[in-house]
Amino acid sequence: MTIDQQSSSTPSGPVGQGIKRHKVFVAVDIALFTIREGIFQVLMIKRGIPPFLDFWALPGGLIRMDIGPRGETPEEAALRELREETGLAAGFGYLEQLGTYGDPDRDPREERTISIAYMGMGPELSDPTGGSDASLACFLPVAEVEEELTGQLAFDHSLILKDAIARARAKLEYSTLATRFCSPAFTISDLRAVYETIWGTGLDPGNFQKKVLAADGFLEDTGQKAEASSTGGRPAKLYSAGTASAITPPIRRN
Amino acid sequence: MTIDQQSSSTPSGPVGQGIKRHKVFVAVDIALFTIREGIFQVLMIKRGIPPFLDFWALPGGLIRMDIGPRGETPEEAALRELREETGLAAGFGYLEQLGTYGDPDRDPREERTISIAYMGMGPELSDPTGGSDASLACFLPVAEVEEELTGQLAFDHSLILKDAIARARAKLEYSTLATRFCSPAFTISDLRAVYETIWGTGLDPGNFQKKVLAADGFLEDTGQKAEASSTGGRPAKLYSAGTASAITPPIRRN
DNA sequence: TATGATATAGTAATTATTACAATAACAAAA
DNA sequence: TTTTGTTATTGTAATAATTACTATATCATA
Repeated sequence: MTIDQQSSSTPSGPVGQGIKRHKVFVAVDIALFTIREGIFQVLMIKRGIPPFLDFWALPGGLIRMDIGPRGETPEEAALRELREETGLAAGFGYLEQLGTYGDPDRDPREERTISIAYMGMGPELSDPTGGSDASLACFLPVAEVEEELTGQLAFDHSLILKDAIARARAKLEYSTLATRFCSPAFTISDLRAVYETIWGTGLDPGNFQKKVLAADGFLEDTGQKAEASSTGGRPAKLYSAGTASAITPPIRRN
Repeated sequence: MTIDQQSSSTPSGPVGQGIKRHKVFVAVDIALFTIREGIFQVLMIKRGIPPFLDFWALPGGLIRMDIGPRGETPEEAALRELREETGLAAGFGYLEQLGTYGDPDRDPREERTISIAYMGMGPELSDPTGGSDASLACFLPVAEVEEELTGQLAFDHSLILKDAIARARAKLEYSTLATRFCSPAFTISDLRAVYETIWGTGLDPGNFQKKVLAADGFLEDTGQKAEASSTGGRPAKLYSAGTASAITPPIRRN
């Protein structure tokens, strides 16, 4: 039997065959990516409470059951935790479920906790502020976290972040998500810079231009032009994100 | 804010800011696919207990906390439930996490339950047997479940199954998982039949042959030949699954 | 007006894909 | 034994996609 990654719900109830089944805590964690100063960055917090006090961690927290008649959804919890721990408002970009991490030993505390992880993307956002269980919240370069903090993050967040980075890089190939890193109006060079920054590779400007323009529904011409940069050069046309979510053929990594 | 699908874990503990956080039940559900009699089929059970008594459902159940020092992992729970409810032994093929379904209203009972869903694939397996909470377990044609049982499944299993089918079809394109539906030694025609059955399309035999042989690590030549069929025709060479998990370039759907 | 810079369009060589034809290797019927 | 039917496998030419460049456009600034 090959198992890839880690687990859906046909509960038979708390009692089945006379076996007592226990509940567990359910948390959400979010790997929120952005590009700041031309660098691929991820939102991290410094934990203000034990366990892992003063460790870097992904923002997140437990799902609340006292909101609404039956508690909040995991997505609602993810957005709420982002707001509480980092001061980021909703409407920042994009969020998708990455997977659930359920190793019994992922949390050192007595009570078992599983975590539903999310991967998010947004344009350059306002500076986050610490709060609630986080003493500090800020964007850190992904490369820095990968290199200097490998295995140094709280819980299994090194694993979650590794998966989130892989997902983000892979999704750029066949989805239009790269536009989520851009402002409402952007140039094709801006978009190319997103790919180059996140993939860490160079792309041919001419070929990139033709590919994204050929992908139906990827870009919408605004009819406007970017103001010419002080460094010279022909001003680029401004585009906005189209309605398509997938692009065929994909933009391939080398 | 765009949210795609539904949430990972930095719990701040049961008590944070004076807010009481509750636990929930965590279940696993498995969509296990196979090909039987040339038809794409999925393992289903008929529920033997309420809620949704006598409804068709995906096999699954609650994660147990009384196995091992800290309870079982979600993957272990998925394999155990398959065994308990359908009599299928481990080692049948492949299992990967699909996603977690956490809508507060997905289970009508008082206590809230989230479900970690798995997608599995296996070769033609021994007939499943009902057991534990399932009065009946059997493989049903995917097309039949999609057409006749849409929205008729227990819990949110119609949604989970829809996602699982989409995942299985998509994975054939860029992974070597199609070999999981085959016996240890198989012909290229056998493999092509897997693609044609699951995608519901016809593929050119010659071009398919060249593509899979060009994909490094997809197929391993056994040096043997299949016995000639009674219908005549040149006997095909027998291959076994290679070590690669991804194939480039992908086998594309039309 | 000349120069440098970036955007955008074009083009030829290469590579991949497709549609289809040709050949190979067998069983079974004639 | 030869012919016919069937499936496997290889080959091939037309088409399409990709790549690596080259050329031109349009701006700022010297």
